[in-house]
Amino acid sequence: MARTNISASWADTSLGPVLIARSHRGICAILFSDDRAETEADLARRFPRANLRPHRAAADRVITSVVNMIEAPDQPYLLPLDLYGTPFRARVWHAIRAIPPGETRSYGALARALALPTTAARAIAGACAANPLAVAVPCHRVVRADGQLSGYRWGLERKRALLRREGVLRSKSHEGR
DNA sequence: GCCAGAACTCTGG
DNA sequence: CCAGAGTTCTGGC
Repeated sequence: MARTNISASWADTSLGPVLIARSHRGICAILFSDDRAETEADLARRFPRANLRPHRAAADRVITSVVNMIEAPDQPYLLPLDLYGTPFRARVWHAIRAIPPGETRSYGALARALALPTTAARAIAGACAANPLAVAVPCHRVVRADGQLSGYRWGLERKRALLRREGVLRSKSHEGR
């Protein structure tokens, strides 16, 4: 099978640096980063069979568009996404993309929406954790049934910031307790 | 290779 | 409070 070419570039956002990768079909990864080398290793792990190459284009309109989406997540995002995963994950990601900005769902509610037993909640959490497209697949809108934020692959602080930006959290609210 | 346990959970007993 | 349910991955033997 042919090796897919994937080009990656870095961009800066108010939530820190993001690594944006794309194939010929669309954006295939949007990864927040606290450590660039580690994030690049993460990208390589996610696409072990691809040719990864750097892509430098500061004024690229795709990059600009992704950054805009992160800064204003209530705007519709229309660029093509190359979202690929196991059938189960693809179903979960699709359901998550249907959550409108400013709303949240619990893991159990997603299970019901997918006609799965509520015991699948944990499997859904696993699918969220594997999401390659930060913000474009808004897994930050998935919270625990009691309303608390549980985990976020890219740090709870970012999850909180994204939700606050969408007006879901009161600016004053504390995380726990 | 196979099996056990963990991972962004939830509900019933 | 504890256990068990659905999926994927990782690490040990």
